[in-house]
Amino acid sequence: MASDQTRSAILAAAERLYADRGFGDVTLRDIVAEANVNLAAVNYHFGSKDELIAELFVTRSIQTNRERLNELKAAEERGGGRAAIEDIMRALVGPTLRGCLGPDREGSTAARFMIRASIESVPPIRRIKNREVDHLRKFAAAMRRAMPGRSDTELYWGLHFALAMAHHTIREKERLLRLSEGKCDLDDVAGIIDRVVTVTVMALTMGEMAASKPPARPTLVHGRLTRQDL
Amino acid sequence: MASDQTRSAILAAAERLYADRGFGDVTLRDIVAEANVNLAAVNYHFGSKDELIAELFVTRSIQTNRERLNELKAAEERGGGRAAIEDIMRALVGPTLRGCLGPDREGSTAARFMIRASIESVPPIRRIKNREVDHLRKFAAAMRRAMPGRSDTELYWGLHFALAMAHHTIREKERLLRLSEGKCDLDDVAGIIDRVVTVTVMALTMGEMAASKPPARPTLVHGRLTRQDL
DNA sequence: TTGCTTTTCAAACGTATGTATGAAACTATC
DNA sequence: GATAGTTTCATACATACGTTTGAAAAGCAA
Repeated sequence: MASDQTRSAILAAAERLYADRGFGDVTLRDIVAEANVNLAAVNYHFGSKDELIAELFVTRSIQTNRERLNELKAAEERGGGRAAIEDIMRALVGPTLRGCLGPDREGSTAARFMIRASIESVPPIRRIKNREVDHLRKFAAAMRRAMPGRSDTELYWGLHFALAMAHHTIREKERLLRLSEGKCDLDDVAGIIDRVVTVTVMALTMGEMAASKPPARPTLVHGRLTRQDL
Repeated sequence: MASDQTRSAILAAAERLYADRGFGDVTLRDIVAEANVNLAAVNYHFGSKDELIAELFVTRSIQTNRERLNELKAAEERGGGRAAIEDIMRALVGPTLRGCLGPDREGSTAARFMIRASIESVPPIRRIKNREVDHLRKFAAAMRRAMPGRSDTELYWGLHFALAMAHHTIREKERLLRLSEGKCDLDDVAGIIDRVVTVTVMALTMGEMAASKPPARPTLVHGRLTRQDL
């Protein structure tokens, strides 16, 4: 059918333009011009502008989530049902970082689009992101199996910090590059993944380490952090 | 002069509305209605809508940066010119986290405004954020003095990860709360600061470990697209 | 072909928005 | 209290935007 061609052309053009110029600067007229289709085609095929954006983001999110779960499953099979915590965290942050960072990814429209989505956070995308919690619960469950001793609170903070480091690196890679005057190599994706995973695993195993050697200012009691006055 | 009253009323109303409803949903007409001033007053006093937003953000940013530097200076004086790395990181993330988190801050318009600015990232604000690098360099310098053995690369990654955890916690506090089903106490600001500082110092202390020896091998798994996720 | 559905198209619609205008009201200095 | 400068106000402007419309074209089954 020719209708699929139009649909695909709109999707491709929209993703390219949004990736290059951001959501705020791209209008439907820009998109249909790039796709060489009629203006009304967007509303005919997608219903509205927001639904077009949502479809773009959902498609890419599903791909990432799929990769994450595949890596997690592979790690669990390797470990006979219980994956090592390092591999779990690697499965969590690896696909996103590999997808959005690295020198070969400069030309990838999908990657640049996802970076934009991470930075600008437009309403239709925010709505979809809110559903991501269910997906993350699978990783929380895997972490619980890998570290039975840790409390849920600690696991969630670890998961949260892992995503924080990964996403913030993607969001602010330009700034980090400028701040470090190029010393932080953002093309070394594997190194960055190792870095994030190592820090996260350390944070997760922190309780035990602190029991033997508590740090100076923030003190750990019963595996929990307690406040220290300024 | 009465003109200062109008100016202040606009600023207050704008900050309140932006904090509550976000930049995308608030028009100049909403603001002047809230402030009980004429529509033209915004352009008369600020030049344009973007300059109004910029002034709001600059004001709040300066406050945060001043608090950071004050804490840093206090820590350096305590240590006789060289602050402990824990205190440096605490000075970096403390003011932001205290400003944007905590139960008593629910009513703080300024805090909610800064959270919005962190999430939505509108053009005039992005422009200002790019200048933040100079401010961060002062913290990089303090870190270098506190940890002479560490390479600049490691220091920048530590600084970057500290900001990542702090900002991501502010940005995604709703999601973390939902994911952890309330187990992560986001009202315990001091505890969160301790957590971020501890993890960051650990990351900085481990240093060469992460750079030289990765903990596990990366496994590439490619996924196919289905609707079952998300 | 005929008749029906799906898709494309040019044009228009409605409106929300930031900004500009010019006169009126106000303020301060002499 | 007259004059010059500042601030306020109602109103208009321009126009960019997503969406809708209704007809034409294309596809398709009989």
